[in-house]
Amino acid sequence: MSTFQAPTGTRDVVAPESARFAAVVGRFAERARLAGFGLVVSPMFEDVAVFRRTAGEESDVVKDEMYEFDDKGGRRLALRPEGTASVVRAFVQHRPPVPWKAWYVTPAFRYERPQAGRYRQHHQVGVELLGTPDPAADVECIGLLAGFLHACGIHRFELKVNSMGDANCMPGYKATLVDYLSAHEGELCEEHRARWRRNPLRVLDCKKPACATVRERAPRLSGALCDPCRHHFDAVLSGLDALGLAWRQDDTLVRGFDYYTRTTFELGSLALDAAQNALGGGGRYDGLAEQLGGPATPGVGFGCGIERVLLAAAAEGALSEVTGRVDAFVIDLSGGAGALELTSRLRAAGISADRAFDGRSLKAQLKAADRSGARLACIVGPDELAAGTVTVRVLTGQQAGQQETIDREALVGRGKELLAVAGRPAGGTP
RNA sequence: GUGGCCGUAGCUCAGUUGGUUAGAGCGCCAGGUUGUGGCCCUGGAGGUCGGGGGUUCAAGUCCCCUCGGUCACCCCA
Repeated sequence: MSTFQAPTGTRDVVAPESARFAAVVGRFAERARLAGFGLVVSPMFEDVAVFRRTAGEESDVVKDEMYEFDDKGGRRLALRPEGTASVVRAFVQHRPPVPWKAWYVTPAFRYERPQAGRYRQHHQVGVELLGTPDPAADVECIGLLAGFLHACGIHRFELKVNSMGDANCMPGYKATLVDYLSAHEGELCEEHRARWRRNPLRVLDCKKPACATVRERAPRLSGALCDPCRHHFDAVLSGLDALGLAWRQDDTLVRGFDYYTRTTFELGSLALDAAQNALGGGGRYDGLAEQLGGPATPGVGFGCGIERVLLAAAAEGALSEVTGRVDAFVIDLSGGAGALELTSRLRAAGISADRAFDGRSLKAQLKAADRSGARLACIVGPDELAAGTVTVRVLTGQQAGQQETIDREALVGRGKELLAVAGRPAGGTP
């Protein structure tokens, strides 16, 4: 047990897992770029009001999960618990032309008890699309999320969608729901008997048997949508159909933040046994920019948890080919000059290469080469140094153990040939 | 915030009703092979037994507290 450890609920992501972590981010970045989203990097902490105003005072995240602190200037700040609020704040501050399409990768902080797939610092990738109420924007976001998961080798997931209505129809539904709940107050679970007045929608989400029974007979959100919301939702659903994405409407999908209007969605893994199986989720937040002091601007987006994606990928046996191994390992018995030259030469040609340090024995260096997972060992001893050659030894696959001594100038060309035989092109897997 | 289980080497773990210098496997280092990895053999390094307090002639072992891990509730990514 070391003296210092990562704080409770946090962890170090190190190789080889970090190679998969990087691959997940890379694949998301690629999908986002292909869809015309630009990267936004915003601070990891904000005036605490940014989160209070948007997530809602009553949300669990704001109530008791935020990392809040005062800086030396007396400002009340909070580490971001999620990505959307900061990005929308950035939008309001800079007022870029709309539609504004931004993607991000960021840590997110919530003070919770850690458990499988849940950390106090986790990481999310996500997008926000601001400036259009078009249901096609909702579909684009959902499609991007699903496509990204497929790109990570994750196929066993379920897409849940719902519509929360808007400022026109939601208040009416809430009133109906409140009437209904007040008539059945005694049947609610202990927690919601005390809390339902402050956040009636939450009852729909409660998993306790008592609330479930009440919920069964509660007035349906889907039946209360106004015509524009109904049409918007229908357009989203038919867009998903057009993309070939299977979906399931879930009236209880209310989600944890207060800012959602109309569309909400969540993608849950079917391969994870753990209780934490939500991979990503989001929705539309047409009033959010205005709440942050900007012009009324519709928007839609999602966040997706990288740790959860890694868990789901592992459960489906995906991303196992991403190892971070190098292509070649240079072994030097000539005093160091050979390794210096050859690693540079290989790397410049796009062949990843590692080497040993400390002038160890040939046996030790070959062992290190073996452990590195490199397919090729490039050996430079006194003989090769004098002759201007290099001995290339194949370490893996059917040709393991074969070696040839070639001219040093031919190393890059021959190396690429040998690597291609293994079906592993130089440079490794992104 | 609530509850269950668990903390012994880098990792996975053993350690008897409390009893001498705390062990194994894997991993690591070196040698067996003065230029050849994986398999094998030999040797070596590596431990405040999570931390603190208590009981006892004696604590890895029993008690209390604490920290950490893990799983679940809650909530979410």
